[in-house]
Parts: sequence; structure tokens; C-alpha cells
Amino acid sequence: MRLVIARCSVDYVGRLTAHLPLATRLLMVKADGSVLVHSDGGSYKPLNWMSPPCALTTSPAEGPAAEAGAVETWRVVSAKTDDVLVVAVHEVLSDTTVDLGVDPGLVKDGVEAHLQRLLAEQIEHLGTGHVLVRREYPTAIGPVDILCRDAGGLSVAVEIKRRGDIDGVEQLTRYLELLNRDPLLAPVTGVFAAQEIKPQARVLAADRGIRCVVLDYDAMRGVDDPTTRLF
Amino acid sequence: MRLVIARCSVDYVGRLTAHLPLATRLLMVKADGSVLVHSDGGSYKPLNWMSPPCALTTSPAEGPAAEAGAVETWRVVSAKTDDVLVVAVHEVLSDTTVDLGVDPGLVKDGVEAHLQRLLAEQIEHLGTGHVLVRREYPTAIGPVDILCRDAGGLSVAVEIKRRGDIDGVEQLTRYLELLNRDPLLAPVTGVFAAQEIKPQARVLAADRGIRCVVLDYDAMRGVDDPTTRLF
DNA sequence: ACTTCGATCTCGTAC
DNA sequence: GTACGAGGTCGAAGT
Repeated sequence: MRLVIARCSVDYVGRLTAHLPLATRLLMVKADGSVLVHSDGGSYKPLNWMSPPCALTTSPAEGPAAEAGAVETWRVVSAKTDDVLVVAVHEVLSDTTVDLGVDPGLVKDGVEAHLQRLLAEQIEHLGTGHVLVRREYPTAIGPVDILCRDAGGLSVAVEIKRRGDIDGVEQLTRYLELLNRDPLLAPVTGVFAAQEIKPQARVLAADRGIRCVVLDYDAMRGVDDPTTRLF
Repeated sequence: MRLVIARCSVDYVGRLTAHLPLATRLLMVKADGSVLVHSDGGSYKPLNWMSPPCALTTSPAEGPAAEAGAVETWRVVSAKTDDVLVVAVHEVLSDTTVDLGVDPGLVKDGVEAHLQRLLAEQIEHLGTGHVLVRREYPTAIGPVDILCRDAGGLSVAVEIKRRGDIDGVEQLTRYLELLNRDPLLAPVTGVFAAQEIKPQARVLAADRGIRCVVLDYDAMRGVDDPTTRLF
């Protein structure tokens, strides 16, 4: 990895065009050739960048760039598209290279899959008497997150999202349409379960006769595993 | 901005939990207190991070961390949530601080919003006699990009995409269904406008009686602003 | 290889 | 501020 602190201006041309006026920034060049332009704020997203696979070439500044005060021009060209990132380097304040090696990678826990497992174990959150049939119940257009039966023995298809948006309701609607063609299951009702449900999704769900259930992840995890966080 | 190259392990607990085993990485500490953990590959996204507003405190390693070989512990705590990022620093290979100042920021061009504004200004691209009613016309399930009336005074709902895919046609279909329930607007026809329309989207649109219009962004921008960019 | 979908999404923008 | 849609989305999992 190469880290350059430089006064520079940056131009990107690709799916959109973008320009960064002259300022002091961090230029990060990774082993795979990708380049990130970071400022001293914002968030984890760089101001501008080029994703791998790509190639970086540097040359002395020429023409208008040189006249504007640039001393070196970086051209980062995407290997697959015709995207290009051009950095006009005016002054290099620091330039260091370090070998980091390959990273062993990230281990995650607590995403939607986890929520699905918890709800399957605590299916009573959908109402007294509910019984799990199975998770990832297969259909021709993909698996339904959960299929269960209510206190009356009627089939209930459940779509789980971390954040309940309109797309999730559409998805569940398609499943319900399909499941209701199966005489062994029909009638199948729908439940849209999420940690948070957007008003628009609620409206659409109501219009389709789909019930909305808000899930409390922390409470569900608390029941599942009483060990609390120690940090 | 502070740049530290260090052998470290990282743990994040917040909306999910995540762990990074011991390896050499770049730790970027920004002026707003945010911390980014980058490896020498991947993409512009860090392996792990803490978004601002947050606070970083460092202390000598203690207990299990110290026994595992850590010399220093970084705790980055979010100011608004209870998210926390813990970095166990085992060895510092480099530690530099540089003052970048405030960045003047990015100038963008060519996104969907721009396309929408241009089409609203040049609504005649939909056909002679078309008149704009309004952009972002509100409905219960979200705003329609553009509502206008054709030469005959009939309502036309327009969905704009950079790339016209099947999803966009579905979206427009939902809007049309809803808008046509309004006796003051009905009958409402649909126009699917995009720089590029996929064949499948075209077929679906035809099936739904939706007209497709391909937009020439460069030409529309040329009318709006004749200055072109030269690279 | 391609598609689909989640994300500690981030980011803009309209209300 | 909040809510919602787009993204140069990125990335993983399944087909």
C-alpha cells in the first residue's frame, strides 16, 4: 500500500463526471491498483476513487495541467470499463509505501439471517398458537423466509427484513400469489416482519391484506442468549 | 488526519458484531474522530470503521488483550448510538499526523436527478403539446417522477431511470394503478423514460400499455447548457 | 459466469 | 429533523 499526502485536484469520468478542486488530500494506492482519494472528514467513503481491476500510470504534468501548477499527472484507468480517474498532483507532502500482506478477512454476526433464525425459534411473536412449518420454504420463484400455521391451522407466509420497505411487500405478494395456488396450503395469509417498517410499505401491505409485525431484535436475542454485551 | 500502520485485531459491536483477526492494517483517524480500518485490497469500503460523530480514547492494553500480545487498546465510541469499535494494537509500524484542512467538496454531474430536471424543462421530448404538471408528484406509495398532460389534456405519469430495467416498469405500474383510482386524474397513461431501456423492460412495458422513451442525455444537457467538458 | 439481494450501507433531497 | 430513493453502490450467496 502506498500512501501519498498531496495537494491535488481530481477528475473522474465514467458513469458520471465529478471534479474535486485543488486541496490537500490523502491518496491511497492499494496492492490491486485501486486508488482512493480521502479528505479529513465525511465518512468511510472516499471523495473519489477507482475500483479494481484498474491500472495507475504517472507522468510529468503537461499542457493546461502543468500551467495550472501541477507537477505530476496520475491516470487510473479501469480494466473493464472506460472509466478514468485523473489526479493532478501539485505538491507532494509525503509519500510512503508499506507491505501489509493479505488480510484474513472479516467475521460477521447479527444480520437478517440471524433475525430469521430468532423469529423461527420464537414464532409466538406472530401471535399465540402459531407453529413453525419450516424456514426457507421453497417455491418456484425462491424460498419464503418462514412458513408457519396460525392457531386455527391456516398457513402463514412470513417475509423478514431488517428494514421493511416497499420491495419486501412486493416480494411477499408474489410468494402469496404462488402459494395460494397450492390447494394443500391455501388459503395462505401474509405477515411482513421487520425491525422497522416504512409508512409506504405499511400502506401497500394493508392494501394487499398483509399483516405487519415489528420485531424487537434485542429482546429476541435476549431470550435466545441471556449473555449481555461486555465492552 | 492520523495514519497508523499497525499489527492489530479489531472488534465492532453495534448493529451487528464483527471481528478482524490479527494482521497488519492501516488505521485512519480523521479530524472528526471517525476511524477507518483498511487492508491492502478490497474496494473503497474499509474492513471496519466507526462513523462520526464519535470519540477515540487510547490506553495501555490490559487483561486478556495484553496477554494476547496487545500493547495498546483503542476504543472508538459512537456519540449517538452504543456502537463501539475496539482495536487491539500489537505493534505500531508507523504513526504520522498531517493537517489536511477542510475539503472544498465534490462536484457531480450526470445522475438521475439531473435527468429528471432536464426532462421537466424539456417535457416536449415526450411529444408535442405535453405540459408539465409537477415533478415528484406525491402518491400514497411514493412520488411519481413527473406528472404531465399530453396534447389532449390527458394525464401522463413518467418514470425516469438512468438504465431502464424491469423494476422501473413495475414501479410505474404501481403508480398507474393508484393514480387511475383518482377520478380527477383518470385515465392516466404511463411513459417509461431512460437513457437505455433493456429489451425485457420494453416487452413488459408494451404488455402494460406503457410507452417507452429513450433520452439522449448529452443532447438534453446541450440544450440546457452548451458548455461541454473536454478531456 | 450471471443474478439477486442485503448493507454498521452512504448520500442527496424534498417535505 | 425525518423519510425516501439512488448509488461509479459493494459484496456474498445461490443458479
